[in-house]
Parts: sequence; structure tokens; C-alpha cells
Amino acid sequence: MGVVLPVKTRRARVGSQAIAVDRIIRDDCVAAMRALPDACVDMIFADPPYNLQLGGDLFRPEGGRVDAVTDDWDRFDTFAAYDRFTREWLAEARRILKPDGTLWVIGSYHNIFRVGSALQDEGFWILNDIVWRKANPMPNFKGTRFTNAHETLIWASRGEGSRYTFNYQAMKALNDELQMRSDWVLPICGGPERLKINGTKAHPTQKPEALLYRILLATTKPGDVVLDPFFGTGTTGAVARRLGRHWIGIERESKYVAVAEERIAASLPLDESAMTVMASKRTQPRVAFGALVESGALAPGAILCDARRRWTAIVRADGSLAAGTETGSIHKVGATLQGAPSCNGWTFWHVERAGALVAIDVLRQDYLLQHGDG
Amino acid sequence: MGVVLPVKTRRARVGSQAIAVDRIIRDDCVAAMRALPDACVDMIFADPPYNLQLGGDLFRPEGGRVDAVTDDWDRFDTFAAYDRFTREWLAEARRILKPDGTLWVIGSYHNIFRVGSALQDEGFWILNDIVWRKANPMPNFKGTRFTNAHETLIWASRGEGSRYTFNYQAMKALNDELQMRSDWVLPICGGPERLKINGTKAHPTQKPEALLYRILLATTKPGDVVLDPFFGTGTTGAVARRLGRHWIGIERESKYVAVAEERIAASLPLDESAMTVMASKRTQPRVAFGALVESGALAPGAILCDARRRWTAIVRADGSLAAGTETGSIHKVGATLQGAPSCNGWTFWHVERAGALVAIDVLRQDYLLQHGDG
DNA sequence: GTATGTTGTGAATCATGGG
DNA sequence: CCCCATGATTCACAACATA
Repeated sequence: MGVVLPVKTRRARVGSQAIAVDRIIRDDCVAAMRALPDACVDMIFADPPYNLQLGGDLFRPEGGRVDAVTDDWDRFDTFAAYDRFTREWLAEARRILKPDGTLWVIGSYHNIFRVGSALQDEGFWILNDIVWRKANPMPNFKGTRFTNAHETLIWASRGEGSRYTFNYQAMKALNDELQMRSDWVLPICGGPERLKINGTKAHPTQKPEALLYRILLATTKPGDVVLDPFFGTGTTGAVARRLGRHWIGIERESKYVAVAEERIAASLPLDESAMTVMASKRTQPRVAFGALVESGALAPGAILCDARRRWTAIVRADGSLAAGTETGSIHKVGATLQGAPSCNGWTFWHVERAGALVAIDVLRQDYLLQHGDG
Repeated sequence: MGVVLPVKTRRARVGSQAIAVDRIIRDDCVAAMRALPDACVDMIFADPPYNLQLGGDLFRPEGGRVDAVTDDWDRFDTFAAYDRFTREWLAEARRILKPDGTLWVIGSYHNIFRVGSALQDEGFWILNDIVWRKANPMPNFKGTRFTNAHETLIWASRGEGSRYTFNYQAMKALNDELQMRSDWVLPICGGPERLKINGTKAHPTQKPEALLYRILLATTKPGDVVLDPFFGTGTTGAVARRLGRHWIGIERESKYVAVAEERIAASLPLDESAMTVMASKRTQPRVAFGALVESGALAPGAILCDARRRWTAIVRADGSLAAGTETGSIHKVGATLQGAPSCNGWTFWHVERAGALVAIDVLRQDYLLQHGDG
């Protein structure tokens, strides 16, 4: 029970203690999670089974039912069993997740509604549901339904108020400067990426690395600890290593563990420069407007106006603005003049430089570069 | 209670009896369904409240306020209350559905997992989940999540063994002779189709007719009876009439009933030319540069240069470029380096392949061929 | 009339840190 | 817990206005 394999394991600090990371735990997922301390991982990616291996088939292929139990009884029993299993691992997942951590689960219509309800009941707060639109799905051979061409992911924070990680600018950069949407077009895992043993696929549901790449890039930071309780062939670990995230994989079947170990050992970490992503302005150091006045970048008495020259204001010595009787911060005066609930003064106000209007945000960037607080 | 409006109602045979069709029942949906006999409708399309649980006001970057769905009919105190409501209407829906009938429900991540679990528990058998990918969704104004760009539909038969209607060839014809997939790209309801009263939208959540058109064409036969227990402004009725299906709408609010009546009376049966217009216009495949990075076609850290090797840049993990202190999209960095107002990064940037420079546009073409965005 | 620019809006669980 | 100041943030269309 609970065999910890001796991979090049490291330790990551979690509060006062440290947990071993970058390793595979060969065990049942609930048992393995029980051995982990509270609030020790930043993100969990879970690709749970669609049917339980324990108590017979949950989701039968069309016409596959053979036993004589009445429909109602059978159905209630099997859904209930799946729900129990789901609630059990979700509860453990929530316990070991840090307060501001998030959970990803992937599934299909067979199980995703059970999982979604269960995680809401456990207290998780859904942030998005994401549709993985498969570029090359398997056709519906019988022509009896719509081609099942997508899978669903749920992204949820530990609770309603938590302050989760979302690398907005990185996602925007990845999507040609447009906001990343909730529908992702990605090919299924095939070609050389698909792991094989003696010519047959090593795992029936290996996920493409591109999917995990986007997930990790969007919702974790370098150095974060990512847990995958249904590790399989270790896609999560391979991508985490490449992106400089720590990972823990839990997998019950030793043949998958072996495949995953070999795979991850062969994956190469990216170097620092390549891993860098577009930073959000929210994470940049703050510059007080007054600092621009103090440093001489903007003189007291200078005239500011908005991009269309509808309003003007005068810079005062203490870094406040005056526009008529209205005085206050660059944000407050901008908001008041427009009658808007709020205003980002940095992008609203401009100053004339060489005949053209320049947003004072540009002066702020210059200031940041000169006073080099990177 | 339960006022039946005297529209040009007809009667449809249901076994030995006949029920009044092509009419709106102004009543609570559960009460109205209770008054209908067992197994009397062929299909049910339901657009129940989503239980959005919105916080305070949300303002757009330019200062406008988002007109949110804050109506009483969308407010439930707890998930348990929403579940009770859901199970109640689903149970009645299943009773009045013919044995080979099917149910459609539309929802978002706020409610669809509750609905999906509940209908499985009630005995419905899920045939597909369908993703409506909105061509023009509302952005995420605060940059806090992925743009919520889709809604989910569930299509289910009354039970596991039922012989439901699926017009496979009609769907294939509608999709340029390719199998219709489980993800549908359709614009949201706007323009002249969006019903207004004194210039403001008549209903906050009016669905596009194209959505109902595809649903009715796929899963009903001419002459079938379609029930919509949350009728709203009557999109289901209008499309059913155009396609020669009978319909029954249930709607509690008389202002919506009035709008729907007028609308359906004005709707015309469909002629052939209109059908060809509805046929899918394939969306242009658009490849983000980031997709090449994600897919591994170009590794983070790769060096790009222009055709004459005057400038170089490094590819970062999120698909942005870095050249010295300059960072941004392939287009922006290309433009900045050249001092040009704009630049097509696809043709400007090159990568070395077998000793020769290849424009990254070539990689894009390869990507399209391999992943054939259909 | 044509081209261009401005404004409005859609089922939305939409901020963060310091005092 | 609340309150306040700072300041980050939008895509595709349709409708209408201006040139």
C-alpha cells in the first residue's frame, strides 16, 4: 500500500512543513491523498474514470445490459456508487488544496454532470466550464447521434471568495491578443505523442500535452505544486516539468506508473527565458502618480487632457489634479468628469509631447524602467 | 389559473384521445404539465432558469453598466431549492413524453450539472451533450476568467432503450455533407430577430431561431408535437410553425405570452430558399500563433528572424515574442522593430529549418492541414 | 450613395490591498 | 468584519451618425 517510488524527488515548502514533490505515488487515489497534509497543493488536475472498476459497468455501451435487476434499482445503485466515489475523492482533493488553489476536472456527458454537481455540493466554486473541441474526433459510425466531438472541463476554486491564479495576459498572448474563450480547439492525442507499448496504445485515454500546457500556463505559477490523482501515463507531470511547475502523480496501476516515469524523465524543462509569459499589470510594482511629479517627469502646472481633448486638468505639486472645482487623484477626477463609477487615470489622462498626445501610463513605464524595480 | 388562450388551436391525436396543440398555456410549468395526459408529446425543449447568482453591478471598461438577468424567476435561495424545482418539472416532463420521445435542456455551468444529474436520476438517457459556441459572446470585462463563450444543451431519450428520432441525413446535409458534430457555432440572438418593446429587449434570454431550427430539424418529424415548458417569447413555437411541427408553450408571465402570440402569428412557413440560407456557412479557420507553440510545432525558446536576418526574437511559452526589451505578439514586435505602424507577423518572421529560412506562415499551413479545423 | 466612425449591447456567478 | 483608495479591463455586430 502506498508505495512511494524513488524518482528524483524534491521537497517543496508548505507552510511550516515540506512535502515530497516531482514523484509518483503508486496507490489508490483516496488513500494516497489521505496521506498528504492539509492545504499542500496549488492546483489539482483530475481525469477520473467514467466507470468504476469495482462494482460492474456503470455506463454500458448501447444494448449491453445483461443482468436481470430491474432498471430503476440498477440505475440508482450504480449512479449512487459513482457519486460516492466522486464525493470521496473530491472531499480529499479539497482538503489538500490551498485556500487559493483551483481544481480542474475533465469528463464527458457520462460523468461530468455527476462530477459538477458533486463539486458544487462539496463547496467548490465553478469559475468556468471549458469545452475541449476535438479537431479530429472519432465519427459516429452508426449515424444515430451527433458526432461526439468534445469533452468538458470544469475549473473551480476551493470556495466562493478565494483568490485564484489566472494568468490573463498570458492567455491573451496565446490567443493572438484576444481574450481566451471557454471553447478550445485542440487535436486529440495521436502521432508520436501517443505512447505505445509493443505497438498498441499504452493508455486508452491519454490526454494531449497541448491541453495540459494551456491549463498549467493559465492557472499556475512557476514553482507551484500540481497534483494529478489519476495520473495515467503522466501527461500532467511531463508538461509540469517542462513549464517549471512541481508535480505529484497518483496512479494505482504499476504499468502506467512505469510508462509515466520513463516519459517524464525524457521530457526537458524549458529554460527561464522561454518560460516567461506576459505579466499582468496587476502584478507590476505600483507607481504613485506623485512620484512622476517628484521625479520631474511631469511638472506641477502641467496640463493633462483625455484622448479626445474633451476635458483638461492641471497637475498640482502634491500629485493631485484640479479640473474646475474638482480636485483629487487622477482616477477620481477622471471618474467624476465622465460621470463614470470608476476610471483608470493612467490610461485616461494624456499629456502633449512633440505635438502628439501621450498617455501618462507611458510616463509610468519610463519611470519604472529608469528606477528599475523589476 | 391555467388560462388557455384561444389561438388558432388545433387538436392532435394521441392514442385514443386528442390534445389541443399550437397554443400557449399561461400558467406555472409544473401545474400546466400536470393537466396534460401521459405520453402526449414527441419532444420537449426546455430553457429553464439558470440560477445565475450574480453579485453586484458589473461595469464595462468604458463605463457602461451590464444589463444583467436579475429577474425574480431566476432567483433560488440554495442549490437544494433549485434541485427540487428541477426534479419536479423533469418528472412531469418525463410523464407526458411519449416512450420514444426526447428531451432537450439548455443551460450554463451555473445550472447544467444540476439538471444533467437530475435527469439521469429521473431515468432519462443522455444521447448527446451539445455545445452552442457563441460566435459573439459578451467578453469578460475584468480579465478574471476565460470568456464565457458557450452554453450547453443536453439531448436525452425518455429511457435507455427508446427508439428516438434522429434525422441523420438532414443534419449531414446541413453540415456540408459532413456528420453534424456536438459543437455548433451560432450567433447570439440580435438584430431584427431580437424582439423589443419600446426599444428595450422584450426578454433577457431570447434564444436564436437558428438554434431551435437545428434542434427541431434533427430530432422531430413533421406533424410531431413539441412542448416548451419555459416558452418565453416563443422561439420554439415560431420555428415549429415554420417547420410544420405542432407546438405547445407554457409561460407564466402574461407579458411574454402576449409577445409570443404576436410573433408566432407573424411567422411564416418555411420555403426552400430560406432552408438553403440556413445551411451552415463554415467559419474561417483562424490559427493563433500560440497554437503552434502549444502543439509543439514551435518550441518555447525558439529563435525567429526576418527574411534578411536583420532582427531576431525569441518565442515565449505563451506565444508572445521577446526581442530585447520589446515583447508582445508576432505582429506587434515585428511592427515595433521596423518602426512600422503594422506588420503581418506570419510572413515577417521566419525560422530555420534544414539550413533554410521558412516563414512561420508555412508552419501555420501545416498546422491547418494536420488539424483540419472543420 | 459610399465609406468611415461612434455608440450601444449580449444568461456574467467579473479586483485588490491596506487600514 | 467593513471601508476606502487605487486602478485594471472588452469582442463581435448592429445601428446610427458623420464625412
